Amino acid sequence: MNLISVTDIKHKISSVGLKATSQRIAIYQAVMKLKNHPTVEMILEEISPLHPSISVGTLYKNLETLVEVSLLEKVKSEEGNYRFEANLDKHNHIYCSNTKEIIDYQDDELDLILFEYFKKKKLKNLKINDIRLQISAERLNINKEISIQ
Amino acid sequence: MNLISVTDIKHKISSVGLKATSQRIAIYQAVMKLKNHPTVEMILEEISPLHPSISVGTLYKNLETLVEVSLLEKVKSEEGNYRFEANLDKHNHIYCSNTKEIIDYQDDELDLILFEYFKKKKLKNLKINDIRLQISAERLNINKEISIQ
DNA sequence: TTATTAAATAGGAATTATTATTGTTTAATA
DNA sequence: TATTAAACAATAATAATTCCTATTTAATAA
Repeated sequence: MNLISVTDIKHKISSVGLKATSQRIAIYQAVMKLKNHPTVEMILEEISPLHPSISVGTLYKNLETLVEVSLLEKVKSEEGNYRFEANLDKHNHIYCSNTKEIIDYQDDELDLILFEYFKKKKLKNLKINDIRLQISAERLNINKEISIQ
Repeated sequence: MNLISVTDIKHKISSVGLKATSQRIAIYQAVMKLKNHPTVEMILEEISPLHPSISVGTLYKNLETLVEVSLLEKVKSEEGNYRFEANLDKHNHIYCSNTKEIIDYQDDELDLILFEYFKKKKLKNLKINDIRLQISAERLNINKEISIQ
């Protein structure tokens, strides 16, 4: 996900009817900037140098609010805590079992295959909103980039 | 997932080098029986009538142990707590946003499509172990069965 | 069947993660 | 500039999980 400017963030926040406070901007920036779908603790660490008085309660509340208005999303994980992301583009997640990372994987061709596959399916009592992959994997070398081409 | 007998459960547990204690059997049975990928609290409620003295700490420890020896699996969720399942067959999860259910969806044809798709991909620095769908959906009627045909 | 022993367990303290509460502060608007 | 509903701080309360230590027990050998 590409980082966006403070002005754009302000606009995103205002346009959903929220006040574009400095904390909300900082939270959104932190989630964008942190690479590994951060936990609350990670976000707090990232923010507290510039906002040392930020309250944990307010951080939780702001994260919840930003998720409710669909500016952020919660990421599914088996860890037993919350994780967040700012990338709202459709993408899949690679869960690295050895490094505990959650890595984005975007693949338009695959998205199309899945879309066409489920278009032919008869759904009973169910409305599908989104289909993504959960890819379980191991990172082979901690220092090298991962790719799927 | 089909329920299996106490004898079979004992055998599963013993064969991975663990003692097949009555608690471990009860835990495994509870996870099999409970339909919605239960939390620790749900498992505790299911077990405590027959094992009223079971300690929460031991329950957590046993669940962790059973996951480590791959008799149970943790289920990915955005809820911020652990969820478990006993179904080790390859399957996908439907996450119902309105009812908060996590429903199994098995589709061999789709598994094959995905397998073939990723066989052609060049992986760099990554070993894929498993690929599943994360289907976000809404249950349309709370009283009717869900199906994808 | 008995003795042994490492593993399992209870019980609850400790820690971590999250939510609730209440008074204070502030961004946006008129 | 004044107003006000929303945002915030601070922390208590609650919920979820892990840690610790003494006790119990399943499995095994004899």
